[in-house]
Amino acid sequence: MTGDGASTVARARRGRSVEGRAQVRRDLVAAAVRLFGEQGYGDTTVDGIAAAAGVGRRTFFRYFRSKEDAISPDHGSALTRIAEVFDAAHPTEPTAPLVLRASETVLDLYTEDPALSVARFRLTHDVDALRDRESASVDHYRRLFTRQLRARFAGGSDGELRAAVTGAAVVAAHNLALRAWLAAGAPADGIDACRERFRKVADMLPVEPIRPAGDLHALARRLEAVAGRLERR
Amino acid sequence: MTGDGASTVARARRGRSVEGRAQVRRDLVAAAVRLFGEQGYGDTTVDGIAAAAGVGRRTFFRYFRSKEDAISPDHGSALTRIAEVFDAAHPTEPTAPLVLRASETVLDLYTEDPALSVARFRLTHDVDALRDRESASVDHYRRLFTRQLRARFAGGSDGELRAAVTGAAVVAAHNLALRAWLAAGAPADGIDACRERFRKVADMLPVEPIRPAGDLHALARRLEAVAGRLERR
DNA sequence: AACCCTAATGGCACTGCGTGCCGTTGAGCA
DNA sequence: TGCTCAACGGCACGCAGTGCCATTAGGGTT
Repeated sequence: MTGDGASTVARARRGRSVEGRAQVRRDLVAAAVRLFGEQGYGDTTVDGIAAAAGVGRRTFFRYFRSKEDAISPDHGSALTRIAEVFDAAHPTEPTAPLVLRASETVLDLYTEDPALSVARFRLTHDVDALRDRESASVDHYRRLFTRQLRARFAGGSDGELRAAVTGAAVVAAHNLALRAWLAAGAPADGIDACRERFRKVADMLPVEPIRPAGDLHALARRLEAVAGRLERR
Repeated sequence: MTGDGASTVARARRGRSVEGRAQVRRDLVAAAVRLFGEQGYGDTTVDGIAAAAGVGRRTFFRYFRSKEDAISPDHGSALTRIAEVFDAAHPTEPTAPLVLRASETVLDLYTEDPALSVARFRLTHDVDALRDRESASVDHYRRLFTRQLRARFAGGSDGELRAAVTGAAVVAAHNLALRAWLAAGAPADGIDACRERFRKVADMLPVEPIRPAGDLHALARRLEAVAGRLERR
């Protein structure tokens, strides 16, 4: 009595149906989110998720590589899309708007299903294993951004360092905005605010072509001193 | 015939011996590093590690929470020490040298046993599971730094954002220096170079107390414009 | 010296994740 | 109607991690 009705449904969508696969996937995600919320992550088994979705345990692992994957966004395809954004850009295009476009690709991933994103956010906030997994995913984004920036900063002084710092900073800032939006329940009228913050971060990127000095803060301090002398006149 | 001689040794160091515990721990780490290198991470079992160390499987899990932990540095105590550095600092102490001191605490963790650190670095570079775990650990540092910076930036404009960006940037920069040192085989004469890079990053931190504007890049651009006008006179 | 107390250990059994294998089933096609 | 192939379910296996408990050895006590 694991789910006669459900398994009948499952049987009805056999074959090479793309919609069938997508539907099974959605069912599994829905079941996972519901059970994680009801019984906690640790006390929910893959067997339980599969049964709740009216699917065999083995089938679960044909859709998700692990139990944690069942509630993770599809970072894999997001990374691919971001890489395409970078690769499609003209080498001379300014970095700031390019980074902005790449970032909004990530935002799209979450706006597709805000309610699901919020549920995931709550879970990744509470469960250690999921938080660590999220950290790993974020780091993949950081590496991708850093790699792209490194190519663009190459040749300038401290190119490696600037790429590492800028990539990490951009990803961290975007996560801050994204998490604030999700913590607020992902309101529809908050998307623009989130996008606005993204833009703000992009605006903070050092303008290129890179100035000879390279050290922006040193430049700022030098100019600040000049301004101070000016004011005192 | 799992290890008669070794188990005799193990038996000889029973009781409440602190040195005994430390020795068992070192043996387990050594066995893990060796086996991971010889047979790969995936093909090495906890049973194998325990047997190689002349210890029961159950004992392994009394020293390490998981298989991955066997080759992870003790990030837990490092985080504690860093938090102590921050907490012990006077509130008015400039942030840059404080961050530098906190960073060097991390460096100490790796300089204690350079050879082991290099072996770990190679493994975390190759094995996906270990790399993800490393990402999670690094993120713990990032969160700690960000939390401390947030307290110091509180009140200023965009304090949250500046803390998030600065924390992520500092950690990323330090990791870049640290990984470069480890990739070179952790030469003794490279420690100072690594420490020098740490200092360079600390110097790049915005000076405090925080200026009213808060947005450093905007400030830099504004001052740059002023400087441009000055030059044209 | 006999004794107890406690820390450390090792074995055992159990749950659950993840995987390989294989027989079955149903949709699409000739 | 029969063939093909993708998806599915079940089964068994290895292994990680945990709870439980008996055993052992060292330190302190009387």
